[in-house]
Amino acid sequence: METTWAHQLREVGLRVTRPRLSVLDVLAGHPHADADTIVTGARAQHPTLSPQTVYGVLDALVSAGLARRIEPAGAPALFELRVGDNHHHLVCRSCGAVADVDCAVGAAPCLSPSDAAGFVVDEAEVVFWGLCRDCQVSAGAQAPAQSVQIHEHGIRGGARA
Amino acid sequence: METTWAHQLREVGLRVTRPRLSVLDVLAGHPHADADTIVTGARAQHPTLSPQTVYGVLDALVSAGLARRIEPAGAPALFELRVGDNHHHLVCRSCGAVADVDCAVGAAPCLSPSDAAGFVVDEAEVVFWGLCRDCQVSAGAQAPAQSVQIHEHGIRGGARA
DNA sequence: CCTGTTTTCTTGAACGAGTCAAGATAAGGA
DNA sequence: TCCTTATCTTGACTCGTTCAAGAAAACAGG
Repeated sequence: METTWAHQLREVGLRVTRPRLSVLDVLAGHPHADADTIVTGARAQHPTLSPQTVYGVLDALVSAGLARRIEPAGAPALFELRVGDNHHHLVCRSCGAVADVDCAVGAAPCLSPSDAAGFVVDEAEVVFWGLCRDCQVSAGAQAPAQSVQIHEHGIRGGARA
Repeated sequence: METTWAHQLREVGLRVTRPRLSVLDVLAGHPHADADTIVTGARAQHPTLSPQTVYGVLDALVSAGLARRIEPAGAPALFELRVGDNHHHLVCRSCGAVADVDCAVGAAPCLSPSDAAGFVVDEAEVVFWGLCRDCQVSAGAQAPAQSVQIHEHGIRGGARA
């Protein structure tokens, strides 16, 4: 599918280069990859790729609108190719796993604040925090102490249901 | 008001110390302060206070449930004393200003994902992104190019226009 | 197909925010 | 007042990310 990537790059005015194709390829296989995962993955096709180059590529892709950057609190930034459909995310407090959720409300901003305090709002970013299926299992199977800890602090320090 | 702070600290099992009282005091005056602001502010009452101590104090307050940590993408963590009422935030893409929004939906998690993908969700974190009143004014008054840049990319995307 | 211009990549250094660890200090119960 | 333990202090250090300068590669034009 590299032809498609090349097309997409040209459409937004970016040159078609090996690092960019590699990064896009990794991103297609890892829907929510962090920079490090992308570096490692892209090196399969381009062994000399440096982290700085990947950061540059990602910035270019995000600026061009081909990728989106998400930054769950307390974790390194993640990148995804799914853009323009205003979806949201589920994040596991325990392992950091991320899943997409379609926005049930509609186009962005899908929600409106009750009182905008003079702000002009263009996007409502929603992050659902919880435990993924795997971590529910391990929390139940292992020491109860761990599940308590998770509930009390979580990734961000302050899971106040 | 320090009596109240001392009480609250004791109620959650924390010792009453000068650094903690100073930090609480700053937090009361700056509803969304970052660590640096807190260090600077708290030094008015306790000049030798170090950043590490403030981080320690903040961790203790957050763990004890007296404070909450919020981390808007692309900005250092902010701390607030308003806890337990499940409110959300408005963040200005241009200057980073933060305002509180009461949750219109109810107790946490105020929203439910349309498809939880096996996750057990305990909190829906909502961040409304936009422009605060002041930045709307300056964006309108200054070069139109800037307002375009803001709308296209914002704080988080690496404005490369 | 070759050439020139411009983008992009590479390399290496640097930065900010936050964390870790060990010893000194102070809070609060006995 | 004394003792135990929590807390603060000091300093080094990590991680994720950004900055800068020169080398390499893309692609438009001839």
